[in-house]
Amino acid sequence: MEYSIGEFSKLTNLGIHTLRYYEHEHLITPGRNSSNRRCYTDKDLAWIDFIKRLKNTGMPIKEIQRYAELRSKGEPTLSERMEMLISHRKALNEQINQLQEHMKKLDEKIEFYQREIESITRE
Amino acid sequence: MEYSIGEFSKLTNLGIHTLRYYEHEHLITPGRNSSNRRCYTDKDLAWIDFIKRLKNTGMPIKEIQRYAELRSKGEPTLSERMEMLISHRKALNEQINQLQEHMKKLDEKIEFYQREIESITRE
DNA sequence: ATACAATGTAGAGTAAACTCTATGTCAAGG
DNA sequence: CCTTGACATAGAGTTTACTCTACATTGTAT
Repeated sequence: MEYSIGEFSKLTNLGIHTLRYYEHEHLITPGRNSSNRRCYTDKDLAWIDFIKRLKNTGMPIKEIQRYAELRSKGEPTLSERMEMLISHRKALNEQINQLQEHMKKLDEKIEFYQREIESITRE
Repeated sequence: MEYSIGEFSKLTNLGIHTLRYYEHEHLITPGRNSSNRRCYTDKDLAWIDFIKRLKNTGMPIKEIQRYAELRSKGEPTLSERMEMLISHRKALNEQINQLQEHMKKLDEKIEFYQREIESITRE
């Protein structure tokens, strides 16, 4: 299947402007039809989903750019890409642990508030 | 104990400029000495630590501002502050779950890469 | 043929959260 | 006394990631 930028925008939940911006930043390079309109494929869809995953886990555009560049060079860059993912995985793991620590402290604070409020309403 | 902005900057790992910016945004309001220099206390230190926690868990400055405003009004705002924290807790929980989902997918991708590389080097 | 909606490009504008610069004050050491 | 270093304010500049505007083309329905 092929999609116009409007269709692709709906499929990905990314604005048309954002899609053009991503192309400008070389994250994605859809084909063009005879009248120069962008033609996105299902492969592009899978790729955008992956980009979104990287973004949602805190990878900056610059780094995704680097990954996309390696990807466009194909097989010879497989191991380098894997290293990027492994290092990102590590960062993500640390991020999750930190957040869980924060969650714990937040829970303590909430409990503290609960006691405070109880002791005040009891007056 | 009281601290100058320089000392406080080292204690908190926040730049002097950042501390002044936070003050400008009403996140923190240290006292001043006779010559108008900022005097941070241990209470300010605990408060900044909490601000950092909120920030690290994705709360925007505007919302921390709101929390700080309630905090400055004291006891009557306790329950409203607690509600903010509870709602933030919920968002944080969702964030962590999402990240764990992303982590899973990332692991799958890494495994895929490993297989690819193995099958190529075996040639 | 014509209107209009979707698309194209180039470049300007925005929002968040800092970060830095210019300029001035002040207390303490040489 | 004078310089120096930390601090003060006001406001400009930076970075990231969009988001929007202006204007030109093109495909489709009337």
